[in-house]
Amino acid sequence: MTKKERMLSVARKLFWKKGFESTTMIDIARAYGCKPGNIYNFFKDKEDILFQALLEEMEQIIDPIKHLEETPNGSPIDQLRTIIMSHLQLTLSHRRTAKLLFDIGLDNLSPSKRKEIIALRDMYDRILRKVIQRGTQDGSFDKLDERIASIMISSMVVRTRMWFHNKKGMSIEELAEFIIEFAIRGLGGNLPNDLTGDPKERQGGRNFVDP
Amino acid sequence: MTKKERMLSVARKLFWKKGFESTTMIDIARAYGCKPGNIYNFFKDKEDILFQALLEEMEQIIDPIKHLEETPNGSPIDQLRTIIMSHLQLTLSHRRTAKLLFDIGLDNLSPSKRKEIIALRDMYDRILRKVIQRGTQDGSFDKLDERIASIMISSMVVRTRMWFHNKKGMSIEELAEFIIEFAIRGLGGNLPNDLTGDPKERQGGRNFVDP
DNA sequence: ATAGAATGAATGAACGACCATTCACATATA
DNA sequence: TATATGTGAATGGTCGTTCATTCATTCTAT
Repeated sequence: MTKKERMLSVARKLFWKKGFESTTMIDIARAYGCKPGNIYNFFKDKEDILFQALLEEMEQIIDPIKHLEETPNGSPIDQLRTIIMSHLQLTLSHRRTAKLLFDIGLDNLSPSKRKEIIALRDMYDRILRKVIQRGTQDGSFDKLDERIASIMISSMVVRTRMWFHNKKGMSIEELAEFIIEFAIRGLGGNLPNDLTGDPKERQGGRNFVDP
Repeated sequence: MTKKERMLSVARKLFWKKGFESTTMIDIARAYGCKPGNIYNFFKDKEDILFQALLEEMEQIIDPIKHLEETPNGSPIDQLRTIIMSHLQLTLSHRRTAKLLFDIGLDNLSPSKRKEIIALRDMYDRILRKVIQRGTQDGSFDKLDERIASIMISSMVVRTRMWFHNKKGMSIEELAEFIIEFAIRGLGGNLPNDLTGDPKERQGGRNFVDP
């Protein structure tokens, strides 16, 4: 890990915890272990740090699901599961951070850099939308507006960062399972377990937390 | 509308648009039409403005659903519809604002004031949770963790502020309808329209945007 | 192999800009 | 007159950034 990468790492944590504006170069320098001036040997300015942090993290989100855009494997439900699981893991993997990745600091970027980040976010949206589309086409889901539906699902995932602590209670995997089931049903799909039919069976049947 | 209320109103808009840190007293003064010093005739300091703005808006969210905690009317599904509808209307009613109400600026409050705001947010959560609970008890919804489910639903609503523009395309009412249906199905409930039964009927039946 | 040049990493001090807040004073209003 | 509302200037603090300089490491030419 290079010095620049270590700087980026501590800066990113501070951005998520305190926000971009509230994080000072002194904060970053102290967290890294140097004086503020030194940071400028590695980054052009403060905005540059934010940009590279956002870029890095967006790529981490997209990499594991990139293949789902053109060459998917598994059923649409499996694809949806992959997206939610991977995004959730990443969202909750950085401890003690509270701010929202998708939103933070985009205002603080110059228009051209903002475009670059938003393009990645759009790619995420596009992939998710496409997966839902496949599901509506093969009958896994009801026909509905994939644009809105995809936003609903990512909203649930993205926002976990605000409230989730897995110290006690739910694990990340259990939470992921909950969101996946909620999403599948929200999309009008049947869960893999109750393909057998009678809808009355489903009522009162499953219990996510207290089986 | 008193002068103080007008000040609060313009400050709130600026906070939502640019964030608390990035909004300067000069910004507020200019938007209101006075010099920065004058603001201190009405508010103790900048934090005080944020606090009162948050307080006001949280109360607006809670007021229309307060009665649902102890003395609900209508079915759990109707109660859920009321919460989503009212919260969504309020979330999207202030134009050209982008930041999230539930999240913004809480860090910038002193611990005691933060507690006061969070207490209101908890009240919202509690009401929503209770409504879901009633639904799981009377069979409208599947049995599931109401804590998590309520967070999922409010996540979808709160986050609309980030992306929704009703200039073209969907209206607020259509969006509300989508979220309500998505939520009801996510909770394992049947939509009022297809109580009649065969689940295969539902597949490919409804279409929210292109009926 | 070694002197010397180039480069990378870090420091401390200083700058200019901006910001929240205060205060003495002015104007308006009742 | 008394109170509410508004102004302009000043203050102290913080922040991002620059810069001259230092120290250590690496590269290069002899």
